[in-house]
Amino acid sequence: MFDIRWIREEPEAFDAALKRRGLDPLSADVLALDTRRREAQTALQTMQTLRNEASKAIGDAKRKDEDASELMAEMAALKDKMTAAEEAERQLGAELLDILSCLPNAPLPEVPDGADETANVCLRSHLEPRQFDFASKEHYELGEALGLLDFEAAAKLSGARFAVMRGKLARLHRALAQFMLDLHTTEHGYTEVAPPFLVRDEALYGTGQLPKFAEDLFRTTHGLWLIPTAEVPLTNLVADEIIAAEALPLRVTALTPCFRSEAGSAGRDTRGMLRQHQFEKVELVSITTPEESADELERMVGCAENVLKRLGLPYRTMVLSTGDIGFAAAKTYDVEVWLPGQDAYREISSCSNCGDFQARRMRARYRPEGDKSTRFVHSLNGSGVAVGRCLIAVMENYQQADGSIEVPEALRPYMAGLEVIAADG
RNA sequence: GGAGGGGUGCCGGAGUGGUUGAACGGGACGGUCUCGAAAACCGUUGUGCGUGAAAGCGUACCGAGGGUUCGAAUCCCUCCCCCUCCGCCA
Repeated sequence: MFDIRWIREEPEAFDAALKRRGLDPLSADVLALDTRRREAQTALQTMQTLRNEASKAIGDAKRKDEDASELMAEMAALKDKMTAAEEAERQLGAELLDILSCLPNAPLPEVPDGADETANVCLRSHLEPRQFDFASKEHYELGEALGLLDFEAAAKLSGARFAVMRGKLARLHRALAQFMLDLHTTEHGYTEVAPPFLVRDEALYGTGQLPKFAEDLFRTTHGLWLIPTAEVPLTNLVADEIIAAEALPLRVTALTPCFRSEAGSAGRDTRGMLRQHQFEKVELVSITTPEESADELERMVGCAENVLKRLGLPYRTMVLSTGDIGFAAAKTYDVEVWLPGQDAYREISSCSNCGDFQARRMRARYRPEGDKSTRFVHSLNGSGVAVGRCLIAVMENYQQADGSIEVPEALRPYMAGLEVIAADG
């Protein structure tokens, strides 16, 4: 969320940030509303001062057994005006918050401008896509032929956009998740967290999914929401906290299921398990000082890339353009893995620096050393990486002519030494 | 689900409806003392918003939201959370 004081000081910069996001200028409207709100607040506070002083005087008078009825009557008369002033102040404040909480974060200066993903810029790539001397297949063809991937069973249970994995494939999926978690906790310095998968409105507001993107989420009959990513519980761990500077950076990771309604993606990626209502993901979250967040983003995307390096998967790393970055992000790197079956790179990780955008929404602050005041932290999140999509990548990149799948070296310790997944399951 | 008990500052813990942003204790920080340390003593120790160049001033906040009152941490209502016991349960 934008800082209203910053908008007051630099309305042109605010409008310029909106413009990069493809939005019309709003500073004039916002500042007019802000002025009215502050006037309402001042008016209210003036009355409160008056009331407090009068109440004190009444207390004094009563203690001395003097008559205070005149003053009391005066204050009683003030009451309606105060109620109205309170209501006006509250109303204007809510209006302003409604506007601000629906505006996306400002992109960092180095983020390339562009209308959509075609303006994303490739930073680097790793490994040449493997050349097959046979016709390579897509993951669902491989999985179904092996009898280990079952979309019909999933449809019976849950409908479209779900999958059932069996046998060695289910184990490979589990192995991938364990491997990633071990890598991040033992080599990358992240602390493992097992968070709740159901969260309150406030948590989703904090990370920016609410109020604007409710339709992308699943909500329970009890009013809790299924998390669309572990970014939500992990980042909100610092909500309403004031953290000591020495404790930063905070690095946490979690393996969780993620639930997404995929409301706006009808017809896209309908085959296979690339886009599901439920998938597992290992998430990375860092909480840093404003000075450190830029470096932390580089470090984080490095951690995500490292997963793919260890697995021997070809990928490329992209800087997203202003037209493609998410609501809360100031800058985002996508890591795209090569999928031979699709003959394309597909997103497998997305790492974002959210600056103080989320911190401001969730009041997450830290106290700089030797400083009495507080500052908002910076928050970053990234997939490290999406487990389901990574399984697809392993299947397609490690497929063999007979339809079997070689187990990448790094995963064999998690598979009891198994080297190949073949038709016998 | 049933029955009780609670939610106050960094922590513990007070608080007859009136100068309580909050006693007291602990912790932390600064200082005195000391060759140094401990002890002792003195002092400091919340967050947001508004206003101001700043110092400051004002205002709100004692789980959340309403209400009563000239005035609410204190009274009333609703909700949330935590704890104990019983039931159920992985």
